[in-house]
Amino acid sequence: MSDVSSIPPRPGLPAGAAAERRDAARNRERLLAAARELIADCGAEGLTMDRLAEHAGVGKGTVFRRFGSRAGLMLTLLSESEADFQSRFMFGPPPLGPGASGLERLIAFGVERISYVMEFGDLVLAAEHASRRRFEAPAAVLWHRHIEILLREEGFGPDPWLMAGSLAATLDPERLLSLVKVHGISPDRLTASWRDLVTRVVRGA
Amino acid sequence: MSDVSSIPPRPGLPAGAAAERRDAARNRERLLAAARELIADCGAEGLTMDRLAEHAGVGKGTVFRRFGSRAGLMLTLLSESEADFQSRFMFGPPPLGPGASGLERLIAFGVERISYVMEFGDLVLAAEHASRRRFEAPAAVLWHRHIEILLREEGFGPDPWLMAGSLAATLDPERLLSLVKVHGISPDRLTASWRDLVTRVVRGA
DNA sequence: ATAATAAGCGGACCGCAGTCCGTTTAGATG
DNA sequence: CATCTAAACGGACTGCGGTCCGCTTATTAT
Repeated sequence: MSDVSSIPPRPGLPAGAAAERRDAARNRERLLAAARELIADCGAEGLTMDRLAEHAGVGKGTVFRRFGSRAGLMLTLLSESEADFQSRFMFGPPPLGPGASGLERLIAFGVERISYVMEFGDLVLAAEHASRRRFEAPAAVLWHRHIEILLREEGFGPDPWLMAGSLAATLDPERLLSLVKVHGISPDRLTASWRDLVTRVVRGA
Repeated sequence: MSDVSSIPPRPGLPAGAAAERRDAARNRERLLAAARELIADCGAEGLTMDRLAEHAGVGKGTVFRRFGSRAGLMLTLLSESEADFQSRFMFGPPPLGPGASGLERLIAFGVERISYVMEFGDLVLAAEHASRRRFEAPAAVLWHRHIEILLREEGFGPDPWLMAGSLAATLDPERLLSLVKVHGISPDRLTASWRDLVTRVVRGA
């Protein structure tokens, strides 16, 4: 299992970088616990950085020093389940993991992603928001590459990289949540449409 | 030509609603002129509601009374070209307008949309942002329906409405701009990929 | 012309994310 | 133990989008 999605204490530094100070580690745990509490109470939208700082009993500056931004905090909160998802589609059992055909894995990927968004919806949304170029987020880049590889495995023709991006765009959390919450579309119908889409795209080259 | 995309002075009221007061109309023109100036000088991101109010010589409350929100203002600034685009794909000459096959019109739609985003990129982005459910915007609903109709015309099978949404998601301005500006993808390559996608989707049902 | 009234107006105000900088403290060194 | 330094800290501060509410004014009816 790689470290692709880990959010290190001080991102960007090489692996052997100086360890985090005790008080800093303690404050991070405090903040994460407080954040989970607040989200349980008020939902993800109800979590503001000021309230979090107050609730955790630290200064506001500390919150931003730890997580960089609100999106960074949300990303950290998601990192565990995110890493789990990633390891499942990269190393887990078929049809999601290796062992099945490219098409089967593509279908399974969409299905898993949809149910992931259904489960962590508002958190995912909050993690994407603000950070502007959400397409450069490490996780997004990884999915993109994953889809591209599966397309190539199926012998997909002209421009697998762009097509992978188009397919990924189809799974945009904001769209999926709007379909389910505003239009009352069932997740099953979403997965059926995804299956149809990737089948058509892959079929014939 | 319908009124589908018009942004009336006081949206939501029936057609015969009371006319706008003279001073209000004058202020709207002032604000729009000032907004265009500011955007020309500082770009769309550089336009803040406070600066706009000051530059136009009105109170901040007036700005929000006129346009509701920053996104509403951007939408108003776009409404002319937006209406033009809409009338072209609904009533204009083929292959964009009626007269060509569904597939040809789908391809032409994507091509036009891509070049529209290339031209008005940051404005479009600012118009979408904030308003949260960008998928319910009248223009977005119209495109969605348009694509759905073209799919049906091609005899598209199981779930034309959802598939139309997926195809539309592929043309998301934020994605397109990120591809061009961050990754240096040429618009031509984008349109080629769109053509490939819709062709595969339509082909065979 | 005058009065009545609803629309329009301005800018103080709010809550938010994010920054800045003077102060405190963990932990390494001698 | 005393000292030193870089990391961590806190909270005042900024700029933003958006709201509120008491005052002003265009318009219409008399």
